[in-house]
Amino acid sequence: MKNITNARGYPIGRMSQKTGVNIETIRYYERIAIMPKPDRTGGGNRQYNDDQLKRLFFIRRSRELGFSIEEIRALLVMVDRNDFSCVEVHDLTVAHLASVKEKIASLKKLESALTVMVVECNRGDVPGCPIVDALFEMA
Amino acid sequence: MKNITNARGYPIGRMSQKTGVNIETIRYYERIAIMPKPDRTGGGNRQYNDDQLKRLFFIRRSRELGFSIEEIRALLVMVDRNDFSCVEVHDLTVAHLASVKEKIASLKKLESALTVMVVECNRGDVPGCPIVDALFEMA
DNA sequence: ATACGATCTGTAGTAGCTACAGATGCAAGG
DNA sequence: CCTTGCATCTGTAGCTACTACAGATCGTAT
Repeated sequence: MKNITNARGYPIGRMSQKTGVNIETIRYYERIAIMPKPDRTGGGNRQYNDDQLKRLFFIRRSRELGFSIEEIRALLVMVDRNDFSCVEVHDLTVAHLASVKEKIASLKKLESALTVMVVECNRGDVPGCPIVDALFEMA
Repeated sequence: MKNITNARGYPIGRMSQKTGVNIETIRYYERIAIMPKPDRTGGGNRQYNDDQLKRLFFIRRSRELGFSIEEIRALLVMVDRNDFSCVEVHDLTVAHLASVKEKIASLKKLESALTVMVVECNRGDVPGCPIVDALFEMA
């Protein structure tokens, strides 16, 4: 006697709804092997189980946090070994955090440079365009 | 009597040195038509002039400021019309600035989420890994 | 039985380069 | 004049992380 409800697992569209990950992206994740090849129905449609659903949530959450696919792959390898060490995970996350901080820092530089340019230009009473002038600077 | 110094223009490697733009990238810019097709030597090597050098500086500076290629293309169209209006340039820059601000905001969210995770994990005296737990959250 | 939506595979496109391979060009030294 | 060796040439493929088809098949409700 099978549990009718989920005996056949989730089709890909259901996975997509539940996790918010695009169907094409789920298949992409399978192709690059961060999602396993799921079971198939007789006709060839994918049938996912709860472990796979959990894994897909993990991937989505990690992507939301800005981890690259390769970082996620590394995280999943750790998680897949049941004895993964928290230290490895911690280090990877710290490294990622550092790169996020770097990105913020460089965007802030852009922000101030652009702000200066916009303000200069806004004055309007100058001949030529200060923004264009700034862009032509060969510094 | 020609001016020997620059009579033949700059070869691509010289352009690269002067601007800091990779040779392959310069050729790429030509392919996507934000740089014009330069003159060629008898043998077929590119020979750039000072206008083109100036243009390449403009592109590099714009890229440094985070403008996309399409934005730069638009900027160049404006600049190429000698009567470009400062308003258009201003608007494009303001829009770009807004998108930079958005990126900063979303990176800051990542930063705080990641910081929380790292701090939690650093405590070390918890069973399992708080980071992994956080990543498995299906929120 | 049929209709209709879900899913299938495979390929190509996106941004903005970068990295070759394999063939030439060019300039200086002998 | 010839060689050596770096610079440059074209054309194509790769990178990240998806997304968007086309054209075919599956699955299920009526």
